Amino acid sequence: MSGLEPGERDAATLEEVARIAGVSRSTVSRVVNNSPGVSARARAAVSEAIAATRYVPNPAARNLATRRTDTIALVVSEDGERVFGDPFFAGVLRGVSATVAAADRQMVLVMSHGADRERLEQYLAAGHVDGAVVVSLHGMDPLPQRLTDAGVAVALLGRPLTATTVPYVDADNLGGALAATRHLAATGRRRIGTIAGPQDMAAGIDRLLGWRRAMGELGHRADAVVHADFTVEAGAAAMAELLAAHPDLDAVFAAADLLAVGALRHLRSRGVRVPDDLAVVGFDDSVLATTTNPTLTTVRQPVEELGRSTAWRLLAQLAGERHLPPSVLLPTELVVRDST
Amino acid sequence: MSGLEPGERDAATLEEVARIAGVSRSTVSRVVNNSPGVSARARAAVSEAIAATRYVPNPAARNLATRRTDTIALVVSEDGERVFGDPFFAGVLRGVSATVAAADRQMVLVMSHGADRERLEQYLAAGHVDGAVVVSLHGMDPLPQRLTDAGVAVALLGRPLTATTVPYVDADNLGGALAATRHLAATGRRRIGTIAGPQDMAAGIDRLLGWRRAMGELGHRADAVVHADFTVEAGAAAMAELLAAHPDLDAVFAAADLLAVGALRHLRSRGVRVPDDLAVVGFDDSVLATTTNPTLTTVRQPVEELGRSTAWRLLAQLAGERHLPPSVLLPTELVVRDST
DNA sequence: CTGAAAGCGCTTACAG
DNA sequence: CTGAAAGCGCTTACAG
Repeated sequence: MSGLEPGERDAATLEEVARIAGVSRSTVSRVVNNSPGVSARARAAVSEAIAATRYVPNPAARNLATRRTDTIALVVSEDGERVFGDPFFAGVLRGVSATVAAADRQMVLVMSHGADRERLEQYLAAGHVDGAVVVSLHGMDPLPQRLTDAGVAVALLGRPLTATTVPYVDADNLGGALAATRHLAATGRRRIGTIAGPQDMAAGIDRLLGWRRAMGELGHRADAVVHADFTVEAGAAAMAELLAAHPDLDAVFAAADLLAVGALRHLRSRGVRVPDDLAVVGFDDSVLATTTNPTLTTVRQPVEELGRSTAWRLLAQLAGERHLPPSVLLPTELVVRDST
Repeated sequence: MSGLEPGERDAATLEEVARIAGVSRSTVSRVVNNSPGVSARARAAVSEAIAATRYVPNPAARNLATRRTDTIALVVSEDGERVFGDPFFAGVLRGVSATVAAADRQMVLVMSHGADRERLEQYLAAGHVDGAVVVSLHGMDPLPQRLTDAGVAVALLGRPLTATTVPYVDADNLGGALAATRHLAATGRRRIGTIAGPQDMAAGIDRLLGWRRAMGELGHRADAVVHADFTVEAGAAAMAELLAAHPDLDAVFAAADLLAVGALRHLRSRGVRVPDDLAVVGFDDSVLATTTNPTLTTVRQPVEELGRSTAWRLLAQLAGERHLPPSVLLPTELVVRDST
């Protein structure tokens, strides 16, 4: 208790700095904002006064005058539970926060779990942030359009399912799935199933499409499909189901490493040898892929780079950059390990 | 592109609402803030105008006038990497965000990873938030005091290592460790070691103290100690080290479930049977505890409740509540499963 | 290069 | 119960 009431600050204002430096508020403001056209003499006096008073600009006042907040939201359309369990989000977070920090802006992470959705929208639309990177959109979520309408710049990480002009950055999910499935065929597998991800997200849809397309090219029947959420448990259950329906399977493409881990767990419990009896490919190349036994052949997606690119796209847009591409697709790459 | 420049909003202001409702700005403000003393007639007219214009108050203007932001920061003194890998943070996050939301405030999550420390402090001190819940403080971190000095209300989740008047909420780590060690002795273990956590955090220190005290009570030598960071890998390495130095060990108290999981992994690789040859107790009762084989005897700490209590403490303080306790200790509880 | 002044959109005594 | 007015702390044409 330093004698301040809650919420009270004894912070210096521009006014005081100006008085101490013996200049006008205008001049102090120019120095603070690195505006040109200030004499070295004035600049020095102001700098000294700023240091002496430990002056920090009041963001509310600045925001009110400029209509800018210099903060960017990372909006995750999941609840904390899932966010904190999935290495994918850790990578995205790293990428976005590094880029935002490098641009000298602040990043705030907000999650929208159903009930708070209303509050979240209000918060963003009210003008707390200049822009938002929105990740993990499900289905026909109207959030991006709503934010855009409210004047908040938006860039999506992951292709949206709605037809929209909101820009997005995504990994080449289809190409990755295609490569994974071709690899299985190339290594002699004849009966290839898939554990597909949720079909309310582009990542789930596109990876299934890639598998389907490869199966078509190969002239194989694409009938061994089971859907699952992106969790280990769902992966194990899906593997069980797949095996029951198609006992002749000799390979599985799982649409996420988490799913592959679940599949491996089930296969071990059933005594199915990997890769001898059945080959498994994952998707993500998360840390999980190298800690499983056997290590996991998987499709690497550049998670951190996805975060960086999306944040960069957003910042460029805020900077008024013209002729930006409406969307960007980052390459994926097959990483062969011991499970195939 | 709806015709708005980046950052531009076509949002209605109080002024416009007032004009449409045929009242003064004062009256609109009173309705928006649920102030008493507004006629039903005026209130209705204003409500209608608000709906028609989709009016949302400008937070910067409101903040400037009131000196309140209605937002609370959850500050995690770790980098994203670790935050997203540890179930502890997921629970804390749930607790804090639920409590903050219930109080009709917004929560922002900010992480401080070394380099950005400066920016973080500026951000918080500049007045973006009314208060901060700070978790996972290491060593003699001056952050809490700095924030307090800057007029930001602070409540710590976890006892700080510095002598400070900043309030905190913690779990009874010492009591939990005591109970765990006594339990091992009560089930006939004679040679009990410990994998201690980092000694720059109260959680690490207090759990080691609890083990030591129990060993003293039992008249056992407290010499089988190895320190480790709160990760699975460190736990495995520590178990190896412990076993090499003390081959006669028949029990281990690990200061975190993550450490216990690592220990179990190493023991299995060495062919040591749990609990037959060696008993293991963890700490946390995270989801991990029930998924290991054997399931883990552990000390439950009320993670989500820690988050709720700390946030509640902070909000109470902001509300000007008097005579609040400087610190709160929540009980821990031994949960016996198959590893002992 | 510098300063006086208007303005950003609210809240809140104060007077009625 | 209601409104006119001052004030929160900045920025930014504008005039000099």
